[in-house]
Parts: sequence; C-alpha cells; structure tokens
Amino acid sequence: MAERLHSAAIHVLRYARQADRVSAIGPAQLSALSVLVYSGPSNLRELADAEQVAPPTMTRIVAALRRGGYVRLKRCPDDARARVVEAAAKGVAALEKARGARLDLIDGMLSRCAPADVALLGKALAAVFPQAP
Amino acid sequence: MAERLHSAAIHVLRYARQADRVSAIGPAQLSALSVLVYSGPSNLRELADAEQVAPPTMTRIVAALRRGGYVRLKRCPDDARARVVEAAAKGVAALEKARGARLDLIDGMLSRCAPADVALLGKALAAVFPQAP
DNA sequence: CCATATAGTTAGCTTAGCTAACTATATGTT
DNA sequence: AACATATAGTTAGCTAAGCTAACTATATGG
Repeated sequence: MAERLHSAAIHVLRYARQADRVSAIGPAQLSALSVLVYSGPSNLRELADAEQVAPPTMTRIVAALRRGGYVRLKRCPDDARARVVEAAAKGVAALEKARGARLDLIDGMLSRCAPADVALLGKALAAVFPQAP
Repeated sequence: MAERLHSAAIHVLRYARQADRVSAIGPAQLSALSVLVYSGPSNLRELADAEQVAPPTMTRIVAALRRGGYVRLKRCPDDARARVVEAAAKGVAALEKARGARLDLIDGMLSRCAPADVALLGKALAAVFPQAP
C-alpha cells in the first residue's frame, strides 16, 4: 500500500515537472515561493524548515528570488536579527502560472481515466489528506 | 481534483524524502539506480530519457554511481558506440535499503489514518494508476 | 565512399544542497 | 548592569545535479 502510494506520487510529480521547463525560475525557488504565496510571509528559518533545507541554502534561494523581483524583504519589528520574506505581485503571478501549467498536465492525465475512478480517488485523497487545499 | 492529487503527491514525497538523508548516495543517483533495478539494464540515452535529464547529466550520474560501485558498464555487442549500464549487487542492496526506509515512513503516515480510508485509497490508486507495481 | 545521424563525452556555466565559522541581536542569570 | 548563552542570518567553500555547445566515434543510407 505504501508502495503504491509512493509510486503514484513519483509518477504524478515526474509527469507534472515537465511543465516547469517553461518557467524561468528554478525548482527550489518555485517551491519556496509557493510556501510564501500559500502560507503567507515568513522569516528565513521557518522557510528553511518548511522546505527541509539548511539556513544557508534558503539564504541563497531567497537572494535569487529577490534579484528576480519575486519577493520582498522587510525588517521584523519585534526582532532586529530577523527578516520577513513576502511574495511580491510578480512572484504571485509567476507561481500561479507555473502551478496552472502543472495542474493542466495533471488534468490531462486524469481525463484519460474513467470519471468514476477519478471521483473515487478524490474521495480517498480527501479522507487521507484532509488538510489538502 | 488535479490540485488535490498534486498537493497529496508533494506531501507524500516531501515526507518520504526525510529517509534519504541516511543514504550516502544522492537523490539523482538513487533515482537512476531505481530505474536500473526495476526496469533492468539500459544504455545512457534511455536512462536520460527515463529520468528526463540531458545526456551529459546522465553521464555524470552514471560516473558517480560507477565510482561508488553501484553499477557496472558493459560494451554493447551490437553497437560499439553505446554502453550498457547495469545495477551491481551493491547497487541493488543500497536501493532496497533506501526504498525500505521511505516505505517505512509512508507506512507510518498511513497507519495514523482510518484503515477504511487507506483501503479506499488503495483501490482508487489501483484504478487510476494500473501500472503501479 | 561519403553524408548524415546517433551514442556518448568534455568543457564550462548555473542552481541547489551541505558544514563550519562568523556577526549581530535576544534572553536569561547572576 | 554584566555576562553567558541561545538564536537569526550570512559568508566561505565544498559537492551534486542540472543545462547548452562543441566534440569524438561509430552507424547507416544513398
């Protein structure tokens, strides 16, 4: 069962990743950006934890996003050491576009299956991953 | 629906990836190795296509796997340009270990859900991804 | 026999990951 | 208040993993 889920997850993401080639932004940057867009502003440490990455790695990812104009950094009012990273409008737009391309691919994949099976999968996923957006 | 599947796949693999930290071998190498172990020997071009990677990248991944003793290279009998890459015993063992660690994590994740939901998910996955091992 | 295609490699770049060591600011204890 | 310790982030320097362009060597088709 774990095997089946693992294999399906790999299959879905491998297929969806094809869409990322159109995006000018790298995969780690895109992933960090999606956290910022969907979970709101964050400091570097939280972002690094969310992405399962060491702090220096997140420093670089955020620096690259900033150079591209995808995020803004602000000073944290209650801690002078920390910065708050926030998605800029350009970042939100880039993320939505990349995400849309991925979802289109997955939609195409699902459209080649029986609708009843897809509906069943939806129900099962909702039950097992209740927090899924 | 595509959204739900995408999100669940990300969630599962992000969680499972924690297990990879124990493995000495990098993620790209592990992934290529799994193709070799489960689909059998292959030449570089096929492997690069399977991994959605450019040929020079696969040259390096295979070189690293070879240095580690995880794969062997043979000459191709019917094409002197090509090499056949084959998993060595050490490679099979390393892959099984890494894979086992990932599956254990996913098992743990699923064990915290209602068994009926998990069974439903299994049925749905089998219907939508019939080729899944 | 030559032209073209294909398998793979080399060179050189970027991104993304790490650890170790550092600066600067908070915080808790005397 | 002073100092010790903890925490936020950065810098430096390494490796792995991705790419394109340009190359070598072998197949293959005319």
